[in-house]
Amino acid sequence: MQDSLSQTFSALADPTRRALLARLSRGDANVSDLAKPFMKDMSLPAITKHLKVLEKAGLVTKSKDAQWRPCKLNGAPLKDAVNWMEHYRVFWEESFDRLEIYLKGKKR
Amino acid sequence: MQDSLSQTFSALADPTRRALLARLSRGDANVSDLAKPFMKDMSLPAITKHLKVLEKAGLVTKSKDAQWRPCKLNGAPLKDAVNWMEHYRVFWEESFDRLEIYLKGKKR
DNA sequence: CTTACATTTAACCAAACAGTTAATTAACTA
DNA sequence: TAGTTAATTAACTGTTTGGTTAAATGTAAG
Repeated sequence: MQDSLSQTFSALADPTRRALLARLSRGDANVSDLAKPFMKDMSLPAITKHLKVLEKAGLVTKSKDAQWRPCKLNGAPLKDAVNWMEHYRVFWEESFDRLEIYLKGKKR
Repeated sequence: MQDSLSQTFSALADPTRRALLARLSRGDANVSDLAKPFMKDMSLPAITKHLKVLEKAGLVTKSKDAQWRPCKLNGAPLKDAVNWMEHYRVFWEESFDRLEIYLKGKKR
């Protein structure tokens, strides 16, 4: 079993799964709706598996409506991931020189 | 070959690699310095491999100083990752009710 | 009760991943 | 030149990942 940050990042490390999240960000959808744009490229069970990864990471929740399984995006795990990354903001946001100054300031 | 966002996320999806980045955020270090805290748990070649993953993702750059390989953190790829996640901020930041309202507003 | 639809599970496979130990390369030092 | 240190490469292994096809499950509709 992985720590939850690792689970979140590895769930995001796949373009199909990111596309599923993007789709869900525009509204809830059941499995076959989610699968539709990918059916040229992969089978339905493949999508089921990707959704399971997203569910285990807590990024998607499924409910029941007759034979359908409406899926919902849950952003909470992304908050932790972004919080982790924010510690590194200085390493991309500041210019090189300002970064140098910042680091030298920290050492004192 | 993967897209760069997938590469970034999968590089981050490992606690050892995140710890290496955390160490580098406190200053440059060569390979054996970086490895030291992990030597109880894994071998030096394992660290070399983790560093290679981070290098391929563009998160770390190595230079040469005699037999040492000083490593430096490069935050740039994190910027793209955070930018991607920012699209989902509304899904963790707003309360459930406000999120509902927001989504209903978008549909019109 | 049978059929159709939505989804999942099972069984399998190839490729990638994360580690190992042993050997190798490269540079400094005595 | 011989020995030491830093790091990488090679070869191997077990596990995980991402996909497949075929079968099974569960629900609704005739």
